[in-house]
Amino acid sequence: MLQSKLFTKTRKEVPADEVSRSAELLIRGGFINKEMAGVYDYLPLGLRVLKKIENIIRQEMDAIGGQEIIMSSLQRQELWQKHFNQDRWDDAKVDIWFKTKLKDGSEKGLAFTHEEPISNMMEQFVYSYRDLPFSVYQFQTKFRNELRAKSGIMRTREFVMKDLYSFSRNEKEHLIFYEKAKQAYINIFKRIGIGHITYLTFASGGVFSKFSHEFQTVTPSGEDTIYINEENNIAINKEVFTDEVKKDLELGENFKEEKSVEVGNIFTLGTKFSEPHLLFEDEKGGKSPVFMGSYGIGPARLMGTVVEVLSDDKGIIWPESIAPYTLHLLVLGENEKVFKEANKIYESLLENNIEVLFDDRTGISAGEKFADSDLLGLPYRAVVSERSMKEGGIELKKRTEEKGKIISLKELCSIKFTN
RNA sequence: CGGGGUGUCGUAUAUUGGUAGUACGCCUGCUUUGGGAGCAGGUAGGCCGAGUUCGAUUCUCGGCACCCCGACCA
Repeated sequence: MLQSKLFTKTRKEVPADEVSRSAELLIRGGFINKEMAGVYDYLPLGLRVLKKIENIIRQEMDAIGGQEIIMSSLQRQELWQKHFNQDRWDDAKVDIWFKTKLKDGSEKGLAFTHEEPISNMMEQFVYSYRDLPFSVYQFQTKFRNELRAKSGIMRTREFVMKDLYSFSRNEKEHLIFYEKAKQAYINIFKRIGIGHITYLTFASGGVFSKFSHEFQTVTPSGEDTIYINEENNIAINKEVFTDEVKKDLELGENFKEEKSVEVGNIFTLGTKFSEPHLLFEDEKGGKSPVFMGSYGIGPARLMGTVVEVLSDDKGIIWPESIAPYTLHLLVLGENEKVFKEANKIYESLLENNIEVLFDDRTGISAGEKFADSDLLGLPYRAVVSERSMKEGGIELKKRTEEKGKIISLKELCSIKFTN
């Protein structure tokens, strides 16, 4: 991508209405645009990051057998009322609904989750024990009328969520999948670059079950508090951090308190959303409700968390796995020969399938290009200038390094970047 | 939802009951090019409504928007 053609611009000033470090950097870098409180647009660079995160999640979900679908955002009122004995249509039970009306006056809900609709849909496909187990997932826009949106893209009113639902014959079979999903989540956070500070965390099961598992990433800006047990690499959410729970989990007494952000969660739903309608027939002809689980991750919140956790005072530091581009190629000065050389390098990088953002802008000082490069935070920076050419090539440095080294074009193209 | 705060060029801000200023951005020209360059010229602004007043961006009230703390967060 030629940076001169990129419609977004970087900004030197910090937006006055953003306190969150991640939102500040993402806005300054032109990754996102604030539409209103709790609602953001994803611009070319930000969308590329989001898609890379999605793809990592997709690969891991596919690997455990998840089948991808997309369900609608508009949802039928009836499903939420009495169909599964939950009546989550009630504003007293769910206070984050966005509701709207059709021209005929009937009320519809804007999806904040999909347990009811997907359970209903599966009545058309699940009849026999032979149909189970299986799991489906989607990347789908959720609407949640949060009383207070906050922290930039970390807590928004409209966001894409990866939600996976598992359907099993019984609890035993469910737990086999649940453990696979847990491992898949661990893989995701590792691949995205926050595995070392993300903890599997025991949390309240809410209305669904006694416990659930959250994945919590340690950061001072987080809104949750967790107690980490380093020996077992596990944590307990403050909301369930009692002597009884500590005893049950046999984790000893060694806990460290940290602030954290919830980047994923997995729930055992049991038969709450299958009874009384989503049933299957077993080997003996008896009918049983399907045993369910749900598993959520918000790609945008993950993106915000990565920025929050991995930036420095100059800007973002993207992990290679989710960086919008791998390499930032900068050409300095206005010298024609240098530009010609830089263009040649750019073409070679493209031919070698290296994802490169080429700062080919003219009339911009070297200092400004460096500052922009640090802000955008691509993992590698290659500089072409009269000086670098005099020294024999291209100066390559990692975003995290102070000084780079001079290498040749051939060497640059032969580097195996990790994505 | 309870409490608090803020609305001024695109962005960040200053000042004022009587002509609204600066920086960045953007446009033109010249110079410059390894850490957010220099000079000159130019561009663009008081959230909406009502009230008080000779006169309101400033004071009062209402609305709207945004932010913060708390509560909430399948």
